[in-house]
Amino acid sequence: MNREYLPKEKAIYQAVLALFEEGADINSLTVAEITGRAGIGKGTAYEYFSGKEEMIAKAFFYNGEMFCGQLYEGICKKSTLYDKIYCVLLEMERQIPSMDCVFRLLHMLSENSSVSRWIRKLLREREMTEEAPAAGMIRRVLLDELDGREMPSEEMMTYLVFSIYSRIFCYGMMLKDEKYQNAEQRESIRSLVCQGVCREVEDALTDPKLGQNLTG
Amino acid sequence: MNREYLPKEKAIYQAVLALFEEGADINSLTVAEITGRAGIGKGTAYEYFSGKEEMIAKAFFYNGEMFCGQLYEGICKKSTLYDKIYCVLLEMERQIPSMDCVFRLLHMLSENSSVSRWIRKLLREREMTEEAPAAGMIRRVLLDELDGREMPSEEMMTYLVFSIYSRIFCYGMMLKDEKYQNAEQRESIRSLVCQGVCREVEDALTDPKLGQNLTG
Amino acid sequence: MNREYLPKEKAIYQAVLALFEEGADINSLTVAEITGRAGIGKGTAYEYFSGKEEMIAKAFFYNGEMFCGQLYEGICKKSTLYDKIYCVLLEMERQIPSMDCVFRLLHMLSENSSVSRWIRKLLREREMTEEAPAAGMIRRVLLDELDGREMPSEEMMTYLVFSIYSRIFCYGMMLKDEKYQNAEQRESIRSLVCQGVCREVEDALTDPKLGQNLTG
Amino acid sequence: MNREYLPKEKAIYQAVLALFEEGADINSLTVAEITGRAGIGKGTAYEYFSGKEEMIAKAFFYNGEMFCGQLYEGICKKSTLYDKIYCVLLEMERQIPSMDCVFRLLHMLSENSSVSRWIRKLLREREMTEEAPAAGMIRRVLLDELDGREMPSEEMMTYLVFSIYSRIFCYGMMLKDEKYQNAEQRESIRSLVCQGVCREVEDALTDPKLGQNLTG
DNA sequence: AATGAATGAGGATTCATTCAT
DNA sequence: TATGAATGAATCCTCATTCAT
Repeated sequence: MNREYLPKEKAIYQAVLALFEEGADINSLTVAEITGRAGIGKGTAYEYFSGKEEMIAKAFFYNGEMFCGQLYEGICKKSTLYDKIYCVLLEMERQIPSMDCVFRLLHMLSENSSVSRWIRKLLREREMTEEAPAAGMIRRVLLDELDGREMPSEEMMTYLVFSIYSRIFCYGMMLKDEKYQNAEQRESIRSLVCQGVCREVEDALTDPKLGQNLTG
Repeated sequence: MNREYLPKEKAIYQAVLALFEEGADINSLTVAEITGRAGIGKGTAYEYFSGKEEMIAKAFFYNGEMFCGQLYEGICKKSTLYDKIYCVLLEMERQIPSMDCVFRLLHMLSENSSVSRWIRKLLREREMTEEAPAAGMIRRVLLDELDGREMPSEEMMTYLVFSIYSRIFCYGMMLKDEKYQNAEQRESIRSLVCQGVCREVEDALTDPKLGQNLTG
Repeated sequence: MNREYLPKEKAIYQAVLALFEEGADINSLTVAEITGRAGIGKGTAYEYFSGKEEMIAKAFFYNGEMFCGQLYEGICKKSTLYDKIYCVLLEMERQIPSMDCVFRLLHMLSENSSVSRWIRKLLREREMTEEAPAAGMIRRVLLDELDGREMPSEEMMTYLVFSIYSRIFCYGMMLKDEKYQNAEQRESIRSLVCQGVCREVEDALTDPKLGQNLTG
Repeated sequence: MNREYLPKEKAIYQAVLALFEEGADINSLTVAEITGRAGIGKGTAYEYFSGKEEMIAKAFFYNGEMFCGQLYEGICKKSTLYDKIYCVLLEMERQIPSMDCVFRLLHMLSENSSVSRWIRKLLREREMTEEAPAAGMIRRVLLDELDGREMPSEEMMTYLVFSIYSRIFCYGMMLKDEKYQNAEQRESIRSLVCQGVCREVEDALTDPKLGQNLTG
């Protein structure tokens, strides 16, 4: 599934990601820094990429694909919704450096820089025009949960995806907060997140009328 | 409460925000563009700011303060948790341009650019070192809900704040998604979000033991 | 003899000289620094001077006039050539900060900056188009020494002025050298300079043929 | 002995010196002018120098080294003190454009600009912390003259070096004066300078007690 | 294919000078 | 007369990109 990457191409990706993880500001990254770190000549990079933006955009995209791939593998091994979500949160915790890159990728999606435009172009090319990157994965997990029950309304599905997505997203943000570096605290919150997701999904799938006439 | 802003200072803020709302990339904004839009001389800007970074950082901070101030006013007028959350979501929808700026401000908090460093400095100066900007507001709303009931555990409080924060945050993200531009769909999801928040909070406050021994 | 200076004009001169004595680089002096130090408004300076260059040029010129005036007063009180030269060297030592300004003034004469052009203009205006500033003073001292004896050739006079000038000049340079801060050493060299000047002058005035046919 | 210079490095030096000799003010030289004259791109200069100051400082230093090298070669070929000094003065006259640069270099030593700081740094790096640049050369010439005679006191040596230095220096200043452009006049003064130096040195070396008890 | 020296467009910043008060 | 806020021309320097080797 993962295409093969040319060695120099991969070296560029890893250089960009390494520099980012070391605290470099993406917008101040220079081609000289990137190629220097990658151990290749400046001119060489232009044999593989059209410009700096493409290097950076593809590097973050590369990381996103790797990360999602690993998440997906983990999810497939679990059977319950609780375990699947738990597995995702745990994987996020195990790969905090990659997570930073993933978050940056998500930020870039809503930016207006030339790197961002490249990111969006890459998404379009690979027909990943989902509501949000990786949201498709959540939708698929939800569909697995139906298990013969009645399909909820489209609004409800959208809401559920958003709800789960947002909880996972914010758990990731929390991982970066220095106030929540305590392992037990994380464990506790991780459980609460999984439990919250399960209850909400279960309620929604059990009673499909839920959410209607709410504002009436 | 809001301090007074010098006219030229304010002109710079509004110019930065206007350019951003028109789709400019923050990292490629030039001082010439900003001052040109603000209708003042390039040199004049340097009488009020130490450099481009300060201009941009303070502009977004200014917008954040304005936006939060309006949200807070709205919240204070409502009595139920549902209405408070609903009010926040509605206000977000009414001020989509401002929302974009607020999101950008949040993104910048986790960046490593010189603008970001300015933002963090401003936060520190005003002692806003909460878990996340505006998260303090959510915590206060939650405390109002206690209404004599037993205070839940600190983990639970943290989780609830995160849970609410993440839903609001993702509702904002959804507002930007072209697939959810339909007013009715938004109305429906807005209700689901409020309902989801209320149920979760009510459960947690009613049964303080919830969330304990979850992993056991 | 010394014309009166307007208070603000003098304040500018003293500010420039003070800044210079504190180590400021003349070419990087700003009008803001000068007027700030002088305690007057930036615009006010332009009521008295046509621009920054004039301020600086006139300030150094002012210092030069003051310094030469004091030297001249001292010389007039002495009767022998030895004492006159000794008096000059001693005065130089007593006014080292002023000396720095005098040297800078001399440097500027051979520069090509706009300040220098102002200095030269001032010299021309006051008809001080001598071989070198203050060289006229030396020539007059020499003429005093003739005392009835035969006037030497013009070449010899020129040479003598230069010879004395150069010794005084270099004594001043030596004063700035950290290796010659020892008072006794200075005393000793001061005497050697005076003695050297006297012997040379005496030889030249006693035997007017000296210096002729030298290269033959 | 002279290290090799990279072609572009040398082009910058020559451009700076040429511009200076054409009357440009050092402090208003722009990088664009320098590189334009050197026939290289603006950015290229920054591959060889850290900034404008380094370019200018090294250019003048380069000229100083070249000039002193030539002087030294000339001196070595002469045997008498008279001829050595005469050779120096003649060389100065033959290379008036270079002389201007040398004088500017000397001026810069007592300035406080960033170019000056570079010059002093270069001197320190090459351990040329003599009393004044090239003064070491004079001291060596003097030692050659001892020729078995008793070494004079340190004060006397210092005085002699200064005395010779100052005469040479002022001869150089005279070369620039429009009043002394007449070849015969110069010839005459040149002889007087050499003769003056020889008599003073001879007196001092012959009678080592000279200069003592002078002020008593 | 790989390189890195050379380039110059572009942008932040400074500061002399003006002028309305 | 005195001021200092406002200005924008001028300049240093960076860095993405090219291209001869």
